Amino acid sequence: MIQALKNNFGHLFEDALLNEINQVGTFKEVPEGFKLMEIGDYVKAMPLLISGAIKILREDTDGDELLLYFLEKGDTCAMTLTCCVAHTKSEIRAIAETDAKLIMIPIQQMEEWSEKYKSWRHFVFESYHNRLNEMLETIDSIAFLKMDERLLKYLVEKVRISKDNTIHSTHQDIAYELHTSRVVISRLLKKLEKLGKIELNRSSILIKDM
Amino acid sequence: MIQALKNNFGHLFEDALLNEINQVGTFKEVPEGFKLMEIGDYVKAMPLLISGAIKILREDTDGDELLLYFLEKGDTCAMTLTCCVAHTKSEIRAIAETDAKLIMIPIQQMEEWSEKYKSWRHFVFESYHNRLNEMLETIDSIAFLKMDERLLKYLVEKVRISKDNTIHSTHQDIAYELHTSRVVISRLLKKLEKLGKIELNRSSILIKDM
DNA sequence: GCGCTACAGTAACATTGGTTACACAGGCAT
DNA sequence: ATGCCTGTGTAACCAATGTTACTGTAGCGC
Repeated sequence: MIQALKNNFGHLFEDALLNEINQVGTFKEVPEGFKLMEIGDYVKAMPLLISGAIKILREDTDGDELLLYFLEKGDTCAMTLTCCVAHTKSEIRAIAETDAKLIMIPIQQMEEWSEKYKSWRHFVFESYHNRLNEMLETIDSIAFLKMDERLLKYLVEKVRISKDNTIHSTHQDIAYELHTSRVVISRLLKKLEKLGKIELNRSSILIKDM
Repeated sequence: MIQALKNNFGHLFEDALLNEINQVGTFKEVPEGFKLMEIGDYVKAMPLLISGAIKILREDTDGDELLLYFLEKGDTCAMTLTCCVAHTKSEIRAIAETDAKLIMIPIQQMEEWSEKYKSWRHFVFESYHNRLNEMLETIDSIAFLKMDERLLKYLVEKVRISKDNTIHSTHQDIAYELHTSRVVISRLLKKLEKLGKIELNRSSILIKDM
């Protein structure tokens, strides 16, 4: 685990802190689709993402879903941070988008490290910063873009994370994450296919040229 | 200024920190409508809000606006925080919603205080927490509510902040902040008036019963 | 008073997106 | 093969929202 830590966080944390993380953290490996956190959960540990991707979702009272953003290698979940500090319930759901490896840090250490390590404080602030910016991006998309543009942006992001040029989702999956209906997504995807940007197959979408 | 500090932040900060804030902070009083920050500005100081309210707005590349949330007494601007730490440009615009009093803290102190004062760290984390939650609220509204519900929510929030039961805005003003058109707002307001919830006058809306 | 401008009301229409309904195909279990 | 379930394509329709255009009116400066 110490090697994974050094590779992914060595440029951020000094050795003393890396060692402390190594002491108290636990390694965790989860498969694609694994639910890491549910809305309403109390949070007892903070994740450092070593590899893979995690999608963060919001749900309203009627059960309607919306994708907020993805976490990637080197990220942590700022929502978790706030929950840890304030001892409040999670406002979001976290699902492994791909197989993922992470290190879970019990929240007890955080206060101490914030005092002791400047690099830890910077990491935490930086995380908040990134997360706020992701949220702004999300707001921009919902507020200012039409559905076809949102879909395009979604596909680009998704294919970037998957790291091959195929997206293995059904139209229904996509509709959930963009909070619209399957028919709408099928309609718009067909339009994109006619434009030559993608190729549609059963349960998968090949991205040709974006 | 020290008295205003004690009244508004005395329950959060110990005396030593209050004194430091008093030393380096500068008092600022701004009228309604005053632009405190523009998109693209570099930020050199962090505001503590003593009285009044500040609205935080987002704008897209076409100049379309959207209200994100309001800051009130005791709040600080988390966006400013992140900009201070990361030395990046502001992503948002900040306008005084009412006459407001604030204390501006130069960013140099922040790093030092984060190390020295646990209460300061807590305040900063708490601010991020609050701002992330406000952003989630905003996302919920845009993504899950119809325009009539968003308008209602907007009116309730606005009247709460104004602290009398009248909103002094034109339909066009409201349309900007909700990112829709004047005609749509007029239409929906008329419907609310017919339901007996509000009373419309030139450039002002009386909230009767929500 | 007159003229000007900002604000509001409303109709008619266009567009986007959501809904319903149904046909058809791929793939799996039997 | 047969049947079944899931996923996709498509048409027809509806509701919500955005757009254009025109009206009337309040308030202000002169």
